[in-house]
Amino acid sequence: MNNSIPKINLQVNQNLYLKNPESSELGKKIITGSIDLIDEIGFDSFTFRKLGVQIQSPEASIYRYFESKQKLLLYLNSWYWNWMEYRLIFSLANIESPTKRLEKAILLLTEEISEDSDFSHINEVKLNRIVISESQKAYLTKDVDQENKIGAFSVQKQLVETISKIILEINPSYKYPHMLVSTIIEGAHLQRFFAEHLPKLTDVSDSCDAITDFYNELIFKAIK
Amino acid sequence: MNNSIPKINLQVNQNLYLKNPESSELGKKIITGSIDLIDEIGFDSFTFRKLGVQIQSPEASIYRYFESKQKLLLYLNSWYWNWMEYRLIFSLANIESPTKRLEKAILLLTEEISEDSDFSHINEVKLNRIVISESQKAYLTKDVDQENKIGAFSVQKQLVETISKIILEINPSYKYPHMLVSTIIEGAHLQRFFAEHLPKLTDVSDSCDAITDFYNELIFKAIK
Amino acid sequence: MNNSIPKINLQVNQNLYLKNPESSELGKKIITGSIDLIDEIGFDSFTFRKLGVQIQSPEASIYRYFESKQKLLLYLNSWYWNWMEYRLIFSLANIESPTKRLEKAILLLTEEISEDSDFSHINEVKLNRIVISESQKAYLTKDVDQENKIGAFSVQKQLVETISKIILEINPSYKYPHMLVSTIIEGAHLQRFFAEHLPKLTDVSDSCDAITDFYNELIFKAIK
Amino acid sequence: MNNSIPKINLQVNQNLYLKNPESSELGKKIITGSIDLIDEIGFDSFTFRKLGVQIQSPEASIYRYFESKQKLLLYLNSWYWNWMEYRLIFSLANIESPTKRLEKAILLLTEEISEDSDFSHINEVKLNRIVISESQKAYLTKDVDQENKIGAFSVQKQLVETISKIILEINPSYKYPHMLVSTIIEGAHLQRFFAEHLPKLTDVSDSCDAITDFYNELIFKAIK
DNA sequence: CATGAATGAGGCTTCATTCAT
DNA sequence: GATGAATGAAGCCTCATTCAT
Repeated sequence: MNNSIPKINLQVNQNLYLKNPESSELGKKIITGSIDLIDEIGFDSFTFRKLGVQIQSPEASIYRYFESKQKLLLYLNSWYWNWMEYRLIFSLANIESPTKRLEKAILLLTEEISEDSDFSHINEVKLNRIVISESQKAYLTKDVDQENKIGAFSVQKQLVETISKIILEINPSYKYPHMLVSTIIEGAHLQRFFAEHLPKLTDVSDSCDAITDFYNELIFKAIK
Repeated sequence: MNNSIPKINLQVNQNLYLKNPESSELGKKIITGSIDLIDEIGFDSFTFRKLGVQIQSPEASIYRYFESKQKLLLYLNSWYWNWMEYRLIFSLANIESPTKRLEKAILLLTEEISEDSDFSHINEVKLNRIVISESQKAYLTKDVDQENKIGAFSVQKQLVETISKIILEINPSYKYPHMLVSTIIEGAHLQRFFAEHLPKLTDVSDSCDAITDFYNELIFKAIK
Repeated sequence: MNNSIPKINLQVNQNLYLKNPESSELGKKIITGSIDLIDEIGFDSFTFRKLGVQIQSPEASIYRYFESKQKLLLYLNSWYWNWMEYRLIFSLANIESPTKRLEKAILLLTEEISEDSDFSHINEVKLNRIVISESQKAYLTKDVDQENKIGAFSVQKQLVETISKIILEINPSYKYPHMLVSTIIEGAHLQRFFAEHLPKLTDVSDSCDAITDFYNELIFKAIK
Repeated sequence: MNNSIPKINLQVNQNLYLKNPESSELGKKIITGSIDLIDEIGFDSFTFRKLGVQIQSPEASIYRYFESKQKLLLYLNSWYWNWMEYRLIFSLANIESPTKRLEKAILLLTEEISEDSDFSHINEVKLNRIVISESQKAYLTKDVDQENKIGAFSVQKQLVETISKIILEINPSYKYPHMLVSTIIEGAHLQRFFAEHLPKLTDVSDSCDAITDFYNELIFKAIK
């Protein structure tokens, strides 16, 4: 934790938890532990019982914080996109040129994640892997409309909106800014997954910035 | 069923089933029933027991055909992409111009699905909804490498390869043909899901071909 | 509340509570809230946690007043029969004729309940429904002998005794006064339940006093 | 089992079980075991897990037969009243006089139960204790209307109807035959419970037939 | 080959209660 | 005296699978 910066707490939608996990030690252990465990065994075989064993607390205590493992996943997902938005705002501060702003945004969305020391109880690298592999399970579900109603996806929507506006600054007549942005966001994640597991579906070589390069080109040509 | 065309059976990777469901009435009932049921209740709450009730056959019988519900999902996924490839080949027959060919391919990948009477026991509209909502669960899993090894995804790979080659015909120096194609394939599905459930992430209006239009523009500009 | 009558507090057996709920605002909220909640969801799914949510107080606070939900039910049951006895005494005041007294008693035990403004924190109509539906659960239990020992049922016993004595005034040689009275008391409750839910087990028509009429006839013929 | 009488199976309403417990050894063990266990520990603390331990079969197997412990209780209750009706029919065979018939019926409903060797896997004495102590929990519940709809109480209704008709034979103008019969049925059970646990609510002495005597007198006077 | 029956393991959730403040 | 936090134990139920016929 850096002394010169005040402590930051990313505010996650209150409908996603019963008791704010940031508000206690146990809460933070739940977050830390669930990130470790989901990354290790996958969301499908993740259970509150196993998490309880991992963090040495009874299952019942976890239920005081989260209604279900789905809600916990939505929380992690929300935290992640909140964090992205927060980094985006920092990254764009004091930059005038819309083109530069868009470039910065694309970089942020497509680059590989590294740890952020501002949030000591969260391992952003693992969380990124979880968001890549599991977060679709959070909305590709029969409950998506219900979850949407309680605001589970409002952060993503806001992020898409923010970047869409930059695109419209560059080309006010471009017809599909939201589709373009959501295509990048989800696509970049998927390409990282393909690169690791299904390389025939991608063109990623050793040069790690192929994904960023691809999307940069794609977007700027699209909106020209 | 059209009399003038011989009955077609799409060959699905044999590692995905224990006994070919096309080979018996019960097998076909399993396929028909599972498509209906997964579309209705979602893959997560889908079980062989419920399927058994639906098709009036005991669970144990279903295990004769499929090792697990995951394998069944992989089978459906594989069948779907097989069917897409089969339709692509038909659609491209006798067309010379690579540009025309690419246009046709994009249309096929992005348009809305309608029923195909050639395969009477499969409801392609429902299957498409399943592939959109659930198929990512088939590979966003800890077992992906194992599944990949047995060829569970070879059809998709082949389809990506086929279309990538068309792109390279148009622009031999384009660096990211596979990424571009897999971005469309997954993106188009996702955009359809967003259009229905999370409209703020997309720009789909009443004009239903916005998705096709968007990807057409995106791709041709990208490879110019 | 009637000004001319001093405020009355029905004394309930002290073994049924840890701290007298009449002695504090929270205590009264517990009584009011539990009557509302048990009437709404039934005693089986009633828990202190749910009651806590309902009255906006933590579970732990309720445990200050009642050892368990069973004891709380015994308390409500006791309060109810106390209230009946209190009303009986009022109703019989200054009436000489034993026959008239018995008639009055039967009416009281079998008529429909309406609210009593003397006890503002208790809804007697709901409480009556609870006593009808749930109070048997208070003694049809493995712990009945234990509960009996601490006096949980002394009020009912006293009421039965009071009315039995009237019967013996009318016919000193009648052999079964207690059985007769307890048969009415429980029977009248049950008949009201049947009238609403299992009408084939009863003969209640629109004329609401069928139950009173039936028991009046039954008793006076029995003791003639 | 008596050789001269063919084996009898009392048919219980099919909506109360998933798989007929009479149809297999395990099913019969479930019935025998549940009667033993409920009699021993009470219905409230009875669980399928404990029953599983008792009969040395896994919980899951019990769920193949009964949806829930409530349904199992309804089954036992239904079986009991079926058995009563069956015994009533035998007991009334070839008896002409309505008065004699009513006397026989009252005896049957109020006397103490002894074992019936025709049904070897059911201990009628224990089952009677259960019906006395627990069966009210089967209908004094929020689900009573639902359960009534599936016919859970049709046997009791039929029994009440049968005996009501005898009463009307004796006195065709008696207004409350159903109330009278259901008052006896439930009352007799309750009096037996009181006699054992709350003697102040009854007048039962050593002469065990006080209950029968009381109800005999009560009924014949009532319908005179 | 198909099926009816059975089951071990574990999922999710709530309960009743205690403890520290 | 009231409360917020935590928890051990257990409830109910379903799953995926095997076995014997």
